[in-house]
Amino acid sequence: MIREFFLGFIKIHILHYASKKAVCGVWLIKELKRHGYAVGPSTVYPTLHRLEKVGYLKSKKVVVGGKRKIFYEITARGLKALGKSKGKIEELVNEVLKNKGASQHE
Amino acid sequence: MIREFFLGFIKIHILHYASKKAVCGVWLIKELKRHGYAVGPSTVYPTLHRLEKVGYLKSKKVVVGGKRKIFYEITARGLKALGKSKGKIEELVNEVLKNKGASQHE
DNA sequence: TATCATAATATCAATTCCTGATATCAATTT
DNA sequence: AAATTGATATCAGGAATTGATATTATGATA
Repeated sequence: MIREFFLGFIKIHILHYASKKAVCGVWLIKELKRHGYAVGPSTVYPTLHRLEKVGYLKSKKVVVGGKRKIFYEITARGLKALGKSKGKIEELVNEVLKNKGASQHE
Repeated sequence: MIREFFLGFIKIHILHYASKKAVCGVWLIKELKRHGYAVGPSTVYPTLHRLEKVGYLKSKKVVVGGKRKIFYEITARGLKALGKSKGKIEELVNEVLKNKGASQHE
C-alpha cells in the first residue's frame, strides 16, 4: 500500500530528470534506485510510453556504445505538468511537514 | 494522467489529517477540495476502507447531529508509514524543488 | 409507529494501472 | 551467421480508480 503513495513521486521524478537532460529507461531505473525507489523495467517502460502518449515526453532513438537506447526529453506540455506538480509538492510540504497550511481543523 | 501524480499525495494527506484528529469521509472531501484535490465519495470511502484494512487507520462509529459518521484515527503502523512518507517528501523536495539531491547527472 | 427527508456511507462496473516473469530486439563480437 | 549482451517490449493476473447509483441510519413529522 505504501508503494502507492510513491508511484506519483516516481512519475514526477521522471519528468524532472527529463527536464534536465535526455534520459533513457535503464538510467532511470538506476537513478530512481539511488533515490530509494525500487523500479523495474516493467514499471519504467510502460510509464515512459504513457508519458509520451499523453504528450509529456518525446523520444528519440539513439545508438550508444553499441546498444540502441531510447532517450526521452520533456515537452512544453510536460513542463506545464511538472510546474503544476511542483506547486502541489509545496502545498504538501507546507501542510504535512511544516504544518503551515491554513488548517482550520475546527 | 496528472491526476495519477497526486493520488499518493491525497493518501498522505489523509494519513496526516488522521494523525491530528479523528476524521470522517465528508470532512476529508471538503478539506481535500480546499487543498485543490477533487475527491468524491467513491474515491474517499474505498480509500479509507483500504487504509483501515492495511492497519494504518482505525475507525469508530459515532452519531453526531442526528447522522451516523465513521471517524478514523491513525494507528502506530500508520504513523510509521506517514513518517516514511515524510522522508520521501523531503527527498522529492530536495531533488525536484531545491535540486540538492546529490545528482550526478553524468 | 410508519413514513419521510436528509446526510453519510457503500457498492457497482468499466476502465485503467502495476509488475514479476518472460520475450524480443539490435548492435557488436567471434 | 551464430552467439552475446544490454536495452526495451509485452503478457497476464491482480488490483485501483471513479462516475453513477444504491443503501443506510437518524431524527422529524404525522
